[in-house]
Amino acid sequence: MSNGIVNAGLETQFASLGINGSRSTYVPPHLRNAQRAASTPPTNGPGWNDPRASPRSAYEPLRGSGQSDRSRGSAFGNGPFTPTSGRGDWGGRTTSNGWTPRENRGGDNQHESPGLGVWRNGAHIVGPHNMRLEKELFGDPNDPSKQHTGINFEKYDDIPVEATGAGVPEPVIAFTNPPLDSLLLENIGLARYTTPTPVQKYSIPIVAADRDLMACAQTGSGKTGGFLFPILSASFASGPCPPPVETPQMGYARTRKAYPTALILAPTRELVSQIHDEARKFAYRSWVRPAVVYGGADINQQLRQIERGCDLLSATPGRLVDLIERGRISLKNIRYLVLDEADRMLDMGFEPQIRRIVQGEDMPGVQDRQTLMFSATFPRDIQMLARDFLKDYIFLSVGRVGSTSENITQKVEYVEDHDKRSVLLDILASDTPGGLTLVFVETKRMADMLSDFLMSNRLPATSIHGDRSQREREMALQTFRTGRTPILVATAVAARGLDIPNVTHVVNYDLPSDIDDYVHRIGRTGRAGNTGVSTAFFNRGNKNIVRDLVELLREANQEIPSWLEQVVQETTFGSSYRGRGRGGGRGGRGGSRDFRQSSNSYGGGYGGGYSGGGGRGYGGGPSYGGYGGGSNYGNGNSSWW
DNA sequence: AAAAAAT
Repeated sequence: MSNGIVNAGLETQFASLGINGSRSTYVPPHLRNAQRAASTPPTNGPGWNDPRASPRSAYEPLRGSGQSDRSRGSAFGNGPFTPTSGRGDWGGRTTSNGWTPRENRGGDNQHESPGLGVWRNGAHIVGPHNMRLEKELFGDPNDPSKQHTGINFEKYDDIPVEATGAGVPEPVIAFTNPPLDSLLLENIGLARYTTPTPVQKYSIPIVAADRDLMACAQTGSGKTGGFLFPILSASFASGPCPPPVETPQMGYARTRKAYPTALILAPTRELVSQIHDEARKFAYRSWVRPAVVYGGADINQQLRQIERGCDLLSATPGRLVDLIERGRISLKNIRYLVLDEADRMLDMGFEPQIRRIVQGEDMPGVQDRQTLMFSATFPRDIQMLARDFLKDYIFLSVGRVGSTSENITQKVEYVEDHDKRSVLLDILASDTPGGLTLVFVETKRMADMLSDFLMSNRLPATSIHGDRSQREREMALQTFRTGRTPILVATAVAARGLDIPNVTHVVNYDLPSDIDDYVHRIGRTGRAGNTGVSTAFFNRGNKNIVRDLVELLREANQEIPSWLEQVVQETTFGSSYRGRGRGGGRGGRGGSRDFRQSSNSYGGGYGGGYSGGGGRGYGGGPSYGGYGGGSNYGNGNSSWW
């Protein structure tokens, strides 16, 4: 990491992991690239440790005067403000995009400096290219380690999508100028996205039509682009909102408040950090300043970042509430609200904070904003959230990605707990050299124990989990990614969202109890059109997942061991099975259905109306037909195991 | 039951 070349993507992904190689100052991951970029200019730049340093030297084309940003800034600051000129005049210098005219910080964002645009006089002035930043954001086309987010486009087209609701707009089939802004198209091109994924095909026109959206889709379906593209596109066209008058943003104001226009909430640091990375790409050269806040990182650093621009904010709920309490962020200008991995957030107990953010602060009401919710599942609490946060929304159901992808070979082996270690050793011994193996366990303790065990067997392993220090977490990812420790033992912290190229094998040492977790885990391999292998250790402790697992294997055209089928039989009819029938259980995974469609559910108080999905091939919950057979019932005692 | 998340 000391050379500033390695894996920008990964380190930024892993939010909050401190330590900056040889440098003594802590710089959060998402700022490191900026700092690096800013620090590389040859001679005339300010101190290279100054994150605000900016390669502004030569560039002044649109201004005519060769003045520095400093003088420019003061002239443009509080002085010539003409309120009558409308909101167009606000952009580029108000706190609405975080800029504080008075201070005129390093010149890295307030004007059309390289890589940054402005909004002025009601027009979007696109900033000029900044090759260094461009390379940092989009990577080197020749650098395979940067080849981004594995998307196998052909496979994607097979993913079924269903959109329901009143007046569903026609999906788009390509990235084109209407409806997308041309600058955004350029950035999409730079990111080498060629075809919209199914989610994007639908979400782009839906958001463009000012509609709310409830989407059942998983990480990896392209949903980040699904909300970023239309939101940024509209933002590019419409410009910033002026900050509300009742909180005057006078130049002297002690507390500078940020008024983002778009807010994205996600459950984990990794996720918000990753979303922020994407946002930076697609906001390139525009007036929109993306920002990111999350816990575990230096808040002052984040405050400074917010001051430098905060139009599109990616946040974890806790830290955002903190910043709102400190009066540094106001949600008054929010026009777009995105809840990503909503079910996950509820699982993690974020509901009170989310409700506070959305309903208990100064965010515009449902009618006055556009809200997009993404969730892998659509259980009742999410339906409630949708009812409260969305208006007349369009429901999008996207088939599972991980399972549909046949470039992952999924194996299931019956392994008793006490045999797991030795079986793992066998597997690791036969793994392809050069590939990376990700081993998932359920507990942090197990992660430690297992990695210790592997290391004591002279295997190059490390581990990552929530109890390890930030430094350790970063180191683990770093050495894993670079192949120095090609075996990574991980807990759920690494299950979702992490994009690590070249993971050739995912081992579910401990199977998760939730099939969605399983899907996410195996989705760490087989990316970018590569093939991958996943091996799951299954034993009696995993009965709770067996039904979903078998169904998933079937969907993905995988081989299903006959003993596994047998377990399904026995768990289904055996006494241990906990009554899937009533009310549809937890309501299917993957796609789920628009519960408003079931005649008996909507308006009925959500009382058991939601059907588990009625046997839809891809998304909806499986149809548990044949449940009543009963002939096998009672065989439970003669289990094969 | 565990993990993650504001301090």
